[in-house]
Amino acid sequence: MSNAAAKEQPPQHFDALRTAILERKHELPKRLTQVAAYALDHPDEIAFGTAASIALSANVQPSTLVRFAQFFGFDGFSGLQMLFRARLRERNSSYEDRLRQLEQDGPALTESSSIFNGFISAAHRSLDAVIAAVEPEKFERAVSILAEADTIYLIAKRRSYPISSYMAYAFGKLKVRFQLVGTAAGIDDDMLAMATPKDAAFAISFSPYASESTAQARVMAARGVPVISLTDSAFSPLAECSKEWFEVVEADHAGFRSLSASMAFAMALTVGIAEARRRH
Amino acid sequence: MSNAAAKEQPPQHFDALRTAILERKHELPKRLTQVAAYALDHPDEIAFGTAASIALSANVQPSTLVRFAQFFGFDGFSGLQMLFRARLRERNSSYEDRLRQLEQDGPALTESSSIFNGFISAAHRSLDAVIAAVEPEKFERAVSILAEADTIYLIAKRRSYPISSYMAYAFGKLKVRFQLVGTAAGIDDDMLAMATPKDAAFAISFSPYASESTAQARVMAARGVPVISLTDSAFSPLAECSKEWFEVVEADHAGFRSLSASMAFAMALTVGIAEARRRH
DNA sequence: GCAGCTGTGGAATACGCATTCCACGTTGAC
DNA sequence: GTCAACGTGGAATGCGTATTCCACAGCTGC
Repeated sequence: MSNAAAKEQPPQHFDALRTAILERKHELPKRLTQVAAYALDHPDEIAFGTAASIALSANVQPSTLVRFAQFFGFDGFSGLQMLFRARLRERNSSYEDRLRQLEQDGPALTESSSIFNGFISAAHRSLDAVIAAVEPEKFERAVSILAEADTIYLIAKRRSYPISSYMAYAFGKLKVRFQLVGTAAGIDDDMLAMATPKDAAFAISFSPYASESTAQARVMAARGVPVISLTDSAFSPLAECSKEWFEVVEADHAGFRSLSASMAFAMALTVGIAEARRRH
Repeated sequence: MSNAAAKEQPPQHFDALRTAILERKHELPKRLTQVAAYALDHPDEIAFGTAASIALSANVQPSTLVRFAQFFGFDGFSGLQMLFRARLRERNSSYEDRLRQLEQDGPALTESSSIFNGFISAAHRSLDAVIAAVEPEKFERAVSILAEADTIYLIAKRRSYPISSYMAYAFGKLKVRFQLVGTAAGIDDDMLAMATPKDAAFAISFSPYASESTAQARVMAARGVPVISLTDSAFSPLAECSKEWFEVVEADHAGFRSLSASMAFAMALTVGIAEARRRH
């Protein structure tokens, strides 16, 4: 056996195991590869779960887990699991250290690191702001309006476009009928002309507002199509023509905004809609 | 029994249990006091050990541990142990408090609201995971590779596409030359054929990996174009052909993932690159 | 000083667990 | 086309586990 040597010397530390898995991943048969990927992606599950529960999540047999562990020189699954547990104990302390370090020597860090930390913390703040700003009842109403729609028209340009494109991707997976407005040039108006009051529109626009998006939302509203919108100010022109609108203010770092909170909001709306449809 | 009420409502969270133990420690009989002290002093042992091993360390009988758990309303020792385990998992999240509150309110809220809260908290968790996973040095190296590039080729499909499209928007504003691969069908290969080792590529792909993205990244690497990538597993085919690669595991809510953490990472990278260029 | 009650230790038990084993598929070589 | 070797799924097994139960000890109130 090629792993006879390994059998006598299983990895003693999580990092060693991780390295071994990555090094030998190409020699692994199909199911063991599956386990390897699951193990590295969900280490916490391995640490706490039982062989049976882990096997279920990873879509393999418990015996496969044992074989996997044996492949890397352990007696059985339990031996491998100990490494995952040890890691969790260590990580807690080291993670705390890191946070403390970040707070202390923030100014001393390299510029890239401080930009990185800045965006992460801006994202945290944005999420906090969103959860405070969005009223559950309003959200509920928006979900039901969109869930009852025949087709959902997604209106977004420029900075908002990534959000609508992700919603489009998710709607596709969830089998919710939609139209992404603004993909091919010129035919937007024709597309919108097909919308009826049985449909609905979801418009996204942040300051400075793209005039096209605003205009399109107005047209829809005028024709009786219910419009839900996501924007960053109560003064947004979108607010006027919307049945429900949400204000999401992304915190910025050095003047640049990411879309972390908007993305989370959009995903919640998307899944909420799909879920509401499934129930009816 | 004085703890009849507690029997119906065991603490749902570690902190609640801790409080309960401290509050009621004077009502506890001798051996249970001993267990209480041990539990608060060695929480990790409780999380990882077995009833037998813990009983040995704490100099009590296993049955005493069960009685202790039952005193606080749990069915048995296992129920109490779960709190200690959950604590270890959450420990690296500074948002413990908020999450707990969300979980408590959870059942009372409408489904839409709980979906909403779920995505926001998943986003928080993702951000925490990102900041723990990304090494500053690695990030720094990636920034300088991309900052030195003549043109940055952005490779992303499907779920990753919104990220690259936002980077494209930001690069445009920041006057960084880039090429978004995959917009118009068919000409991708011609576009990539123009890349030289003086350029660089940034590839994004999450499981299940789009074969096109992987293939394109491989082609670039083979031609000497440095590739930086963002993916969700060390097993990603992107990892092999990249000069630097980053693992961002988005936490999921009910099986759906948003892109909050990836977005924050992408923005940090984007601004980091622009900033590095400005300095030189 | 006796009765009743709570607290305690330790054996008995039933369950769930990791592990083993074997039969079936699948693949690749000759 | 046949055979061997390997990978795989799933049932069988035996062990370790949490839990229950019961007998006894130590109080407390009367």
